[in-house]
Amino acid sequence: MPVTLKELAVRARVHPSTISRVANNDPSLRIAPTTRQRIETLLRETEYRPNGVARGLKLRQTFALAVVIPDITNPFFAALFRGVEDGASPRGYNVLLCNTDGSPERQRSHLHSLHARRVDGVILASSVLRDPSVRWLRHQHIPHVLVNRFSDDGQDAFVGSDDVLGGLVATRHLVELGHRRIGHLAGKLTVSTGVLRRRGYLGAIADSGLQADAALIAESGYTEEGGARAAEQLLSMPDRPTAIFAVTDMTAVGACTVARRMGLRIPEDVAVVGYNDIPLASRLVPGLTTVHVPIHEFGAAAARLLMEQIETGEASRRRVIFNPQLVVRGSTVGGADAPVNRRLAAVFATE
Amino acid sequence: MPVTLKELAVRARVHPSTISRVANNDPSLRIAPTTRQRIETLLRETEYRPNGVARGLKLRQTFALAVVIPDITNPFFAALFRGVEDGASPRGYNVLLCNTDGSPERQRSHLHSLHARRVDGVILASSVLRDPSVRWLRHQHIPHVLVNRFSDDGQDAFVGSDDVLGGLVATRHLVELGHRRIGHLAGKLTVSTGVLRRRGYLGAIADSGLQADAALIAESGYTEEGGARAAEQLLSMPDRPTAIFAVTDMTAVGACTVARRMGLRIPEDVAVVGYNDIPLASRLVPGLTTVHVPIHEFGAAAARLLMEQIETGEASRRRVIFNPQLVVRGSTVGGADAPVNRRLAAVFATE
DNA sequence: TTGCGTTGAACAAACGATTGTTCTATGTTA
DNA sequence: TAACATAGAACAATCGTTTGTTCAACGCAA
Repeated sequence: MPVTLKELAVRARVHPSTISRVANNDPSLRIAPTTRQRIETLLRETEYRPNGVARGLKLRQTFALAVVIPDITNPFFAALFRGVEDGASPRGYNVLLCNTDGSPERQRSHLHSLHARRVDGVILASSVLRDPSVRWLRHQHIPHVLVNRFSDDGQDAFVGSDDVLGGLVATRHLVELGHRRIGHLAGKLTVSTGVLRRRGYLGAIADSGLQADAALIAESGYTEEGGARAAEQLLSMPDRPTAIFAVTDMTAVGACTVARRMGLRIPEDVAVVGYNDIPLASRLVPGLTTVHVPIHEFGAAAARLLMEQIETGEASRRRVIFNPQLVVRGSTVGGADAPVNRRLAAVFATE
Repeated sequence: MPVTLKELAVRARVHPSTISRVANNDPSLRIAPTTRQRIETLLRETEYRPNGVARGLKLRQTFALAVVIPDITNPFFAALFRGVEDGASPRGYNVLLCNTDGSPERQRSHLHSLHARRVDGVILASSVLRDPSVRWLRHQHIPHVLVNRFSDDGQDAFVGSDDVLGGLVATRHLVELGHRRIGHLAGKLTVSTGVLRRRGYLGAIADSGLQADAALIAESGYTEEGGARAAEQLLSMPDRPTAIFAVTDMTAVGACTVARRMGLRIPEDVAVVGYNDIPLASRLVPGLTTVHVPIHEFGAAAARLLMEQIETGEASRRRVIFNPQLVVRGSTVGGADAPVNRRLAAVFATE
């Protein structure tokens, strides 16, 4: 067992509190230089580290954060997590990871468990609109930041991209390429990204004087399988779309697989645009045209907002919205991969 | 703030210990049925949850595990983490995640921090042979399981695949396809997978009566960039190899990119085999022939071994070794993707 | 009435730290 | 020499549980 204050106190013939004061460099009390020396070498020799659990009990702070996401094997969330850890770790926080697989019940259960553990705060990337879990977080005064998807617009700290704009530029790109029947693999209407990206899609359709057609919108959810299913539905129509905007890259991947299986060429027979620009997107053949968002920055910004709340002790409703940027690749423009849109380096945040 | 035992004790006009006994269903002491009823409804009404930090201090158990890996954005480690969580979460454990980026110093620092936090155990997938951090874990009597890579053969609980066999079947596959100059993108000699997969490669070369050639082995490390660098070196040789066995899928991906950039066709000009069968492998074009290992099972098995140590209170040196299985895809056999090797369903564990 | 066995619950000591308060030697000043 | 600062360190309460021990009250037998 690691050495405790009490044991060190015996060895140094002082009171435990004195050791604690030296270890923490407590300025509120003077320690004789000689005593300080003696204790400091003892601390070094024994490699004393305060017991974090005891410390957490007394200080009411655990220096633990939690990230709650649908699934870490989705590259989007992996990159997001790295952002969080890279932001929080240098400030002394450790990070717990919980996967919900999109189940509200698992999400609820994880949050309760994290609360019992007294994590200092939670970053939640799996919320739905009007999410009871999010309300519970608010009610319990647990510092939290929503990422990517929000709940009860404006009630919580939030990091995400401008999803309406993203849906707009993605769809407009397809319009500009001359497509007239553009399908949408849509997210759920219970999820903010689903609603907003769809709104962007519809906006671009309307802007360009095209006729909106409800049959061109197929709900896919956010998984590869869902994308495949929904794409199959769209591409089986007699007057099938010549282009598809998918609510995420993973659903776009599912769509590409199905298209290929149906003997359709990408982009000649059907063009595809995704959303998020996960690492996989640039490695597909052809490369996936997509809406780039700075995923790692999402995580880092969320960590910042969260630590800010923890340190000030009060909930915030600050929002960090990043500008999405279209990245054009081979899945929409013919031949080999088109040059990557260099403007993506200009991504910036509005706070 | 959440309700505490003491507050409940006041409300129920009993001693805190009585509440605790009811909440924990303590069999060592009788409670009058009427009192029990009264307390139980109070517990339900107030949704009392014991403070995990205080509990951890008293019980000396935190029900927290940690996973320490190089990088969660590597799909291999993401799948591994899911295995761990899926194994540990139903048993009431939460899981912390630490990324080291392969830096021994970051690994050391994370382990110290986790120890101070009194996690119940650590799953480490980033160890090198003769790893000071691993020795430290042993010395501190911190329950731990090594995954994928081991350190100081046989000293720790371990979950992995038979790396020599994996290297052997991968290379033999290339031999059987008629290749005579087979290159190897090798892992470091300081890492067990590097040593063993290389040994398998050399064994297959020797078995088939080919001449081993040190110039055909290029150290790549485990990253995509490293694979690209090493592959470029091999493929620039005057008598370049016609096939390459890469120590991991990610290095194989790097190799493919370079080969394509050099104008070489896969598999006609150069065949490529990877290792691990990450999800990406089957999505590449052409599909990547690789050595399948059950990554999710790695995680679940590691969680099992770890919780076993925690519950019995003693370190174990048990080893769980899974049989690797070759999966043949388009990166080694011509034309379209070959049918997936169905034997991979027969993967099993030897303990 | 005394004594004893039971029952049901209170008591109290941890677990390992942090931190406001108190105490005891010194040293200084009048 | 008495009074009093001051430095330096001990004391003690607290965070919220858990759990071995003690205690009070009651019923019952002698």
